[in-house]
Amino acid sequence: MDSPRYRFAPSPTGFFHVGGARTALYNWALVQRTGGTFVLRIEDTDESRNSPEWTQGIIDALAWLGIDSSSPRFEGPYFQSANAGLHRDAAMGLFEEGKAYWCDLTAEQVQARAKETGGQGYDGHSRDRGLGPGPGHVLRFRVPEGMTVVDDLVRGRVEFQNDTIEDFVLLRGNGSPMFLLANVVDDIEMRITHVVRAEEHLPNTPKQQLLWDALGHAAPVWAHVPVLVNEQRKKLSKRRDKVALEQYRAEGILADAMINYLMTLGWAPAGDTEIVPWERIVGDFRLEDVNHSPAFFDVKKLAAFNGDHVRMMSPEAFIEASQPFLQGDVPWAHERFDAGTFARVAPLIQTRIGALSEIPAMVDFFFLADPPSDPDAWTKTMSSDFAADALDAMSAGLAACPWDAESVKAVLEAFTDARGLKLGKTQAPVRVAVTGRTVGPPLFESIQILGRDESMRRITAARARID
RNA sequence: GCUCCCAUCGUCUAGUGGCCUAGGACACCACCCUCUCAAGGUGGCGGCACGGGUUCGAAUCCCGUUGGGAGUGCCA
Repeated sequence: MDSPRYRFAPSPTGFFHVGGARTALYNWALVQRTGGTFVLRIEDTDESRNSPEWTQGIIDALAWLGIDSSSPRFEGPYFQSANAGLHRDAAMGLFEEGKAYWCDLTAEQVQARAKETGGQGYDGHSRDRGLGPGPGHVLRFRVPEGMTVVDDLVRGRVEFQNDTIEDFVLLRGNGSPMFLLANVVDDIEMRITHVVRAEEHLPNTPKQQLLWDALGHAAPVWAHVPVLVNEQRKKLSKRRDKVALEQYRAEGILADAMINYLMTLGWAPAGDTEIVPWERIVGDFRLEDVNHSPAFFDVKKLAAFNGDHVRMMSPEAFIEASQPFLQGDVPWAHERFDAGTFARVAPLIQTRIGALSEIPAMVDFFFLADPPSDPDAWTKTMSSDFAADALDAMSAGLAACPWDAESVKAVLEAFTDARGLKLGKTQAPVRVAVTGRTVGPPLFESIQILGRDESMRRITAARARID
């Protein structure tokens, strides 16, 4: 028995859709499990959607998801447009066998006829007119009588009465092949055994199966997985919804988190936790277990998954993953950045991060010449009756204490106790003086890392502003 | 309109006739921990769309209703 051949056949539309990502992942998981092959085919039949950089974008996105185009399990990319000759040959073969026929009606005429008769779609007008090819003539498939049964791995048995399927177009008036034809011919040509794709293709499937039959081949195993929807329960759309994989990547969503989350949409790993490594997914994933109903793509839950994966990283891995967010568009002057400082802070912020893009705002005060200014934070913390005294106490204490977080803390504690206050209160003005913000990494560790001179300078400067 | 698909907490799901007083996760709330914010811990809120069958027994099987969704192109 030959090893299974799965395929992923996106049309290049400029960015990579999260729904496509999930479909690709499903295919990839199956390929890994069964020792099969992942075939990438770019469906560029429509000439308007054809651009080399988009193809590269797809390959990059797949690579990010762990679908490595240099893997021996990976085949492609193939381009549908390159097979146009094959598609036409297949169509002509069908015509010669009487399984397809030419029709001279334009799309408008088809519509007009349907309206007239109260019917819908194409009515088979040219079925027996014996037309030959000609300018503007389209080749239509002669849908046979009877019933078409689609055996679907996730849906089960789905029946279609053939008389509800119109004689669809194979070749356009200009001779170019239509998607349905191209798709089937390519799948046959590439010896595809499993077609795993989104549910929106299910209504097309009987037509494709009919084509497989007519072309003399046994249909592949079908599997239609539910679509991803937005909060309104509508199919995710690039117009309204945030669907570009690249965008999530740019915001600091980890690939592992995205992969893990996407896999739990329509499916769940066994056990009490959904946070699982890819190896577990490969071992457990089965199409038969995939849910039948659409799943809401919940960005909040994605963020939660991301937080979990961020926390699972080793400190080294976290520092490594942070790099892109410390270099590009950052609030500080690049030459002020210090990798050693960041390495010391990293563990302190790792539990405080949702997406990696939140990192700069959490560490900026280390690399800015002066702490960021936030009027609200300032008035809120500096207007208390103990703020000035707290800063004075810190100035005095920090000048002489041993330089470690515990000692720094002891200085503030001494002041706090003497005033009968709480550390939670008194730390606020100090925090704003040093970091510019009311929230952030642990204060005393931050002061230790910032250094005695700079910390005291900031505290003194803040104290001066109060009067 | 027509064809097809679907229906368990707000959301993602577990559940394949008795183990279900329906389990977990996200979100939300409370408490604990605590130098802020997180993280972590503990607890709470909350669901089998409805109506009929079948069965000793239905979230699980069947039928209907209702409600969602997808498709309906000389797009892919």
